[in-house]
Amino acid sequence: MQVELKLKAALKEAFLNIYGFLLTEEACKLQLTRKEFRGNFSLAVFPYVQRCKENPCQIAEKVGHWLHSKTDILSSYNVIDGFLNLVMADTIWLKLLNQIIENPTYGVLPTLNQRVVVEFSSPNTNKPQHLGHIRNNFLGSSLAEILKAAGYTVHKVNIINDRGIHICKSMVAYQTLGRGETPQSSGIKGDHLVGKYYVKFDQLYKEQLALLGKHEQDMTTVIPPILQQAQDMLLKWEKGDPAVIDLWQTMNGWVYDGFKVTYAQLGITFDKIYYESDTYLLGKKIIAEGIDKQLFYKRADGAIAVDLSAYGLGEKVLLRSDETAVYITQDLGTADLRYTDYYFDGMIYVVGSEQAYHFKVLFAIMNLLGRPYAKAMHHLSYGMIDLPNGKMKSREGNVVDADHLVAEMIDTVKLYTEEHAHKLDGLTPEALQALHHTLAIGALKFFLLRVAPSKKMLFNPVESIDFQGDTGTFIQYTYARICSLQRKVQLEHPVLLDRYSEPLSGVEQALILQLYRLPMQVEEAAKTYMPSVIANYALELAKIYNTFYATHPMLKEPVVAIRNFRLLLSGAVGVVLKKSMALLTIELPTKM
RNA sequence: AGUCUCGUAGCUCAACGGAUAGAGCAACUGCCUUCUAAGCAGUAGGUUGAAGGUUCGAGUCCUUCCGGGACUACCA
Repeated sequence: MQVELKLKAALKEAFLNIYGFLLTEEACKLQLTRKEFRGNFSLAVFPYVQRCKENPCQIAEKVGHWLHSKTDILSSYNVIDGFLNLVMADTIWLKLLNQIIENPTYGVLPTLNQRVVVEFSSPNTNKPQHLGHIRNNFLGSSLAEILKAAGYTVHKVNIINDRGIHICKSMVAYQTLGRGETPQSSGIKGDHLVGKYYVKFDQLYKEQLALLGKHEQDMTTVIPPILQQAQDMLLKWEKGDPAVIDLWQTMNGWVYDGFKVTYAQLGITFDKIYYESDTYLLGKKIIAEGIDKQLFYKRADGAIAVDLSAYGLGEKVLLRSDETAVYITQDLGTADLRYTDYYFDGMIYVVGSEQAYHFKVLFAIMNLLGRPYAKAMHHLSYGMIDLPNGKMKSREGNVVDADHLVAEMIDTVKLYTEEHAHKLDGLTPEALQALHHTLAIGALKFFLLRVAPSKKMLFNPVESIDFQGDTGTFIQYTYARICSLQRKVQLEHPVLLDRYSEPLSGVEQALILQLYRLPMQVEEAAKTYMPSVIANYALELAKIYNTFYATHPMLKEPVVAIRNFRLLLSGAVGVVLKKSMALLTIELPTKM
């Protein structure tokens, strides 16, 4: 950071001296030099043409000359097409590298004393998790780490949608067709077993609909018996019917056992888990409050609704005419509960883009109710993951299952690792297994986090996920190489950077420059809620390092000072790679 | 119909309003008697969906179209 500040100060002085005016902070915009040109930082001088009354090349040349002759910041400069490219002096880079190395918390921004709650995952208990959920889990986990690094106090929370009509659907189908099947009796993982009945419900429902000669759109008069059963069951559930509650607890128990395995496999943890079955009643209280305040009203058909046309959103039903809760009911209650739990300054919901409208409604209602935290709520919307044959639909069984995908990736890694077994001498079977896991999950995480959240993704199961090129594997590999170097040679004497006098190569400068960018990237990622910023940053760092590695011998370098310097630089890259990937919750192996 | 969102190489993605729009995959060429080839170097591949506008400068900002998707439920 200090490099840029110093440079900017010098630039201001240069303009003041040569042209007699002071650049504002706004106007003094430095950019990183594109790699096809020689330089580290560049200044576009076009904006100053009018005030300087000279052409861009003259300005750039004069400013460059001034900086070069009057300060010790530059080693050289060049002017191309009105761009002033500045090559920083090696002493600056060495000083910078030293600061990075000596700061154990490099990349962590000053604390802000602000609490942020990040809600993510939010699974329904009627089906196992699929690739879409994985994206959500990874986005939420990573965002939490990024916000922590940006200085926030972060609380990761999950809300389990453990009640509602969809749960009743699985339950009804199980009652009808289950014949007492259990995870133990069938050998099917609990969440998958329940999901099986969710699919069966949909099949039954469609059969009955067809029998009635109707389409899904027009079921105003007669509804299929199986759906009626589900609706009746929801009512019984809300009334606390013991048999229904019992079945509900049993089946949800199976799902939780399954989720536990999936979360462990993916490395997902939470600070607190909320259950919709606990919070929907709080939601009902808030609805009563809204009625009291005459913000909500009872429609002629008995449903409770709110008019949000002032927010450009239309009417929204908050409670069914049979007084059972709808989806948004619990979100109202959960929001209040969280505020009393955490007194947060920010509340981020990591939820798919298809629910953008839902969150606009939720935030508008909270605003209407005068909640102080209404403005602090934010929906981190991310795009869906589509398959080549269309949208993922659990009901229709058209999904990439999370457990299955992870297992497949581990198998692929295993095959690959066996081909290169010589690299892994001395690893215990347990360590080898852990390595397979680290590589598989790392590839998956990077694959999903590298893309900007707003983009929808297409996943082709046939092509699967790469382990070569711009991947998490590439970064893990880079790190393993660095660790390998460190195993082979210990730096006997600390490298005294302030006495290092060998000229730095362009690649070495580029590496230090990339290391130097970490804090800005953390800030950017936190501001935009985009882990992809960090992913692309780490990728770029690894790329530069691999070029460096191929062209700068270390163990074979005869000049001790140079060798030590390069090893030191390697170590710094390793540390920053590790830190960056930690922000994406990706582990790096020391061997692979 | 309205609202939101996305549109960049064959495919998957990058690009604080800045230079000749960059990577990876796929294709083709080189480089392992080893600091880890899951790598490096290179070739080829583009009217940034279209047209206007703002600007010294637009893939990026504004307007209008075109195309994909999502949402506009007493589903979640």
